[in-house]
Amino acid sequence: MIDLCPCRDTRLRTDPEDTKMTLFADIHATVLAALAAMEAEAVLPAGLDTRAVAVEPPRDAAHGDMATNAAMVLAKAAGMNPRDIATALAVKLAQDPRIASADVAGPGFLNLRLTPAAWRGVVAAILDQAGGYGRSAMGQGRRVNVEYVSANPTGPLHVGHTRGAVFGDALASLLDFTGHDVTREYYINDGGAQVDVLARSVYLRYLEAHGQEVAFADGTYPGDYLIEVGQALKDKVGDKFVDTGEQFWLAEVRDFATDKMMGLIRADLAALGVKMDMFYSEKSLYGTGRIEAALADLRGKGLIYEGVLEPPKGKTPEDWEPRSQTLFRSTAFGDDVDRPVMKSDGAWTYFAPDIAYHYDKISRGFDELIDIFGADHGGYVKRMKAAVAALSDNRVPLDIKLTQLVKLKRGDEELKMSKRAGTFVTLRDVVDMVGADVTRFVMLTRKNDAPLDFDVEKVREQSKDNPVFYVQYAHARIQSVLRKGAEIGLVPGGVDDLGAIQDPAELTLVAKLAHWPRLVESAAEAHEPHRIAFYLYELASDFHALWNKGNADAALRFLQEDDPAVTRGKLAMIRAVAIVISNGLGILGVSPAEKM
RNA sequence: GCACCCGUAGCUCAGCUGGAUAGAGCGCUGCCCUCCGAAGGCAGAGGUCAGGGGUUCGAAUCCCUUCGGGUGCGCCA
Repeated sequence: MIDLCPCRDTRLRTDPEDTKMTLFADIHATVLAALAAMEAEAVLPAGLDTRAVAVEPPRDAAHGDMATNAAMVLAKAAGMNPRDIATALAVKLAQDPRIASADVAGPGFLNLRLTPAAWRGVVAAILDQAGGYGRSAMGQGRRVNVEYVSANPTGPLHVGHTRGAVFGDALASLLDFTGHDVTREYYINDGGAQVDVLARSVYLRYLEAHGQEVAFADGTYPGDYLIEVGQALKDKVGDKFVDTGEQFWLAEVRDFATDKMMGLIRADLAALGVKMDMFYSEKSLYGTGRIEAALADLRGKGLIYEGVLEPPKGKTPEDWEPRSQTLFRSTAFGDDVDRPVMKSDGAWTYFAPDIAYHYDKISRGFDELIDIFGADHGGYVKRMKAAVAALSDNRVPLDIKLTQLVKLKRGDEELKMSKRAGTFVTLRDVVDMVGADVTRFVMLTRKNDAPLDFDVEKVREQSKDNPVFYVQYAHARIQSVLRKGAEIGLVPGGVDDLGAIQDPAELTLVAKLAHWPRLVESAAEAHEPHRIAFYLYELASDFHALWNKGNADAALRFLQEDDPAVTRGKLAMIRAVAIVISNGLGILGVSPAEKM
């Protein structure tokens, strides 16, 4: 049961035309060129390692628009005083028409101020690149597999899965946006005992559908969502399983129920706007020699052996007794103990098919693997990384991101129960309460490894307490102004009109837009999509501040009916803001609002 | 006992992979609409970046250690 989505566009994004220069990258290149020239002129010794040279916005805007640490990182290797290097570099850079001033500061920082014309060039570039602004080729078409959700097919997705789903999906989009060839994948845990439990639970509902009284013992799933599955089973097979033993119905009911549950899960994912490229079945690994093949690979490397594990220190389980098991030597890769791949009764542990699954991913030719797990799988990280390192001979990196718990609240009340699922609040409950857009954005307002409080009251407020609203409101305000401008025949202009952008608040906003491409790259590099959400909030904040200044100073309003040229320039600027918000929300899978 | 994650303003959290005087929101105090939507904005007070060592031009960030919180540790997945 492996299916590929045939509709996906898998072409690589390596067209160099896609790699537009951006302001920070541009200035960075300029700095490197100046350093190379200084080497050629023997101001600096030749052959310096310039990889640590950075061009960044200074933390304090009073220091300038950009700062470079070049002098300080090169000083030691060059055997020179950093301030001397900075001074010489400043002379070179000051010749660049985009650089208004270059000042040495502190221990050897070089602070750069750009000309207003350079900032205006950013606006022109954004309007030109539109949806492509911020898109990067840094991934060079590398094939990345992002595995996420991977919930057991035993019931609907709950809030915890929702966070993993949103995080994984946004990360995948971010990697796609930065030039990676991404596959979104779901691992179906349909090979273990939990699907037998599912089958037995559905069987009870099936008997119920035939009018019998049933009791749900411990270790069965009592959730309401199985009622219709029991009914559907009755519709399909009639009464042929009613008076038969488990050996006659277990396999068929299990397959039937698993299919139904995956249908449910796919629908849940669709409600959230998540679309997987591939669903990979654990069961397909059994009885096909694939687990054996993966373990044979490890055995050939001397990493599989028969042994007896020490009992865990501290609190030994009461029924603990030494048993010989088949073990994987994960300690060779930094794990604390070696891990069993086979239970003492000869059955595979969960780890064994997972090894085979990752072996399969490696053999499909991925250059990089990413797994998104819940925080309760933290103990699993080292052994999985060990297995991938061993299977790929250290060729394929595996990054495992853990998503922390979500505490769902309504004001001070904590929401825990869902009648439908019998246990947790479901993904569907959350999406029904606040909508997919809000759910997605809020799930990304924390780092993945930080716990998240999700207040379903607060996120429906239309105020700045609600970050989703705040960002969408900025976009809607811009669209409103653009519509209003169009009504009176004023539309965003081109590069010739951008002289209207002069006020410090306007230049601050434009500078923020210039940061977008490097923000995207650093977020992708770190596998941290939440940075996009925080950036969008800051951008919205800068925009709202400028908007408000228009209340006090009419010259800062975007529509100047008596001055079409200025209006065209200002409209171009705010359209650029809207483009960046739209691109950012697009990565997060949130739709930008046209009106509110 | 061991491993992993975390500890930043009264509260909830960012901090761009080592940069300059540590930021935002909430809360608190005081302001701003004859308004391109105030569904917003401005200003102020508030910090021993848990404590202690180390690495270097430079540490909230990297290393060691102590304390405190969370998660996990064969025969569940």
